[in-house]
Amino acid sequence: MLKGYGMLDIKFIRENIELVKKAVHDKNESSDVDKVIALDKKKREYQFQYDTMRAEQNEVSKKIPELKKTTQDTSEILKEMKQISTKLKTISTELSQISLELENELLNIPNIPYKDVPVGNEAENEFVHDWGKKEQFDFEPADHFELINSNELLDFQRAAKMSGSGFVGYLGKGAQLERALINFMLDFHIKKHNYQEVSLPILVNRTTMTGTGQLPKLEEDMYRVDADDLFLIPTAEVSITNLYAQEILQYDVLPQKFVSNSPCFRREAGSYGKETKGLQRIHQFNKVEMVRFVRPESSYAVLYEMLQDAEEILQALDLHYRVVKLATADLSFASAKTYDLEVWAPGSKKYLEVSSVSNFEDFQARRASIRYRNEKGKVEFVHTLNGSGLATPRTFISLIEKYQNADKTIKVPPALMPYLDNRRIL
RNA sequence: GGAGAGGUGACCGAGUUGGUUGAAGGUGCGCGCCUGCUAAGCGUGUGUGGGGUUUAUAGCCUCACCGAGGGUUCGAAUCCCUCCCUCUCCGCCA
Repeated sequence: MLKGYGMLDIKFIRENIELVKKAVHDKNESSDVDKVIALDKKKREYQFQYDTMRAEQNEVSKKIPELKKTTQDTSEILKEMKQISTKLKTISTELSQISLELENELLNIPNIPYKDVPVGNEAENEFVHDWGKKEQFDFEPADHFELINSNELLDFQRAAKMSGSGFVGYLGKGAQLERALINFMLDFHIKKHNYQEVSLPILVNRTTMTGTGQLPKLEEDMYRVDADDLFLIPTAEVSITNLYAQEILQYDVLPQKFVSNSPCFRREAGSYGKETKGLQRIHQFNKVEMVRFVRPESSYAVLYEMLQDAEEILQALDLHYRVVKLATADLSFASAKTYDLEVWAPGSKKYLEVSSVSNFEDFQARRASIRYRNEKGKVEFVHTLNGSGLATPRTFISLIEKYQNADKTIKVPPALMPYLDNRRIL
């Protein structure tokens, strides 16, 4: 039989059809809730039939060895059993088919937005707060394209030569600055917030991708290695969250907090024309990611805590930013509530999204079957959360634009000096 | 990639001439008893998921699960096939 774990709890869907439909609508998804309900009903009917018949079969089968011992003729009864067996096989086949169908439909039902998430599209995103302010220059600040060129920090052309457009190479001081940034962020989370650093596979299987909710919806956005049916992760969230997949954790194992730097791969299918030039939207980039496994009752407090963990990085770099609470249609498929961090890029004169901090509640835990024993010893799903802390490329943009001098040289932010030989100028 | 060994419950470990074994035994853990503490001892309990019944996440009935998926059979942890994983040796590459 199929495992049949899934997504949203089927019982919950059964009992909250309208709520689930509203979530689908608000999130602008196209999942078929009615079909799920119908399949669920059908499945239970078949299940009942199967169970009943199987019980009969089990019972008779138990008696057969004894009948044989008492030298009775069993051919008649075996003939009957053969019929049951055949019928059972038919039902079983249909049952697994229905189960599979149900599972597939279920996988397409998104998580339900938390109650305080504004309904609507991007326009309804809610300003939460900001920090610092837009800096004033006594010269006209250059944008990052100019700074990158004059300092020879990156090379898009040569990267394209080996991988096509949308890839970037960091050169010399650019590479050093990126590495400094990554190391700084990792150390910060590890030392200041007690995250445990991990370094995990960036090539993962289909089950893993499904566990965190990237599949089946986003297959088009993923790079796949056909020969082995493995996928390049779009974020370290995938590997880290799946660390505990298919496990039941003891009560005191929770909470757990992990941080990891990893390359992230995104095909960005269908987003041509949307800021596709430069560093803003590329197929491969580095990101420091935080993931937490917590008991359900604490997940919203932890969500806010993680948001602050991410904010503190920007504060330490003295970069002005604002926090936005995402509206339903802007939420990811798996998220119940998400805060975005947008950093100010003074040369480009716009805010850039550098972090997303989300609570998935038990959505991913259900898919990946990550459970724990609560205080009473009962098995429950954990809650998972993650947040970027932070994505490198856009942080890089903001950084060089903010720390530029009139002569286009770049100051090293004080926080990064220890990582750059204590230089003042990059 | 080739050869061999193996994948059983929280853990260790039986079971591989198919049948009442969801699974002996042990450890651990829970509860109770006993002993002035500790140690030991005695009793008892201890998987997950689905379905049905139910006011009920109580109880009861039932089904599934012994790496995964198929097959043979009245009946499979036990037989057959495919795949995955672990270990050892060889080869290959670092």
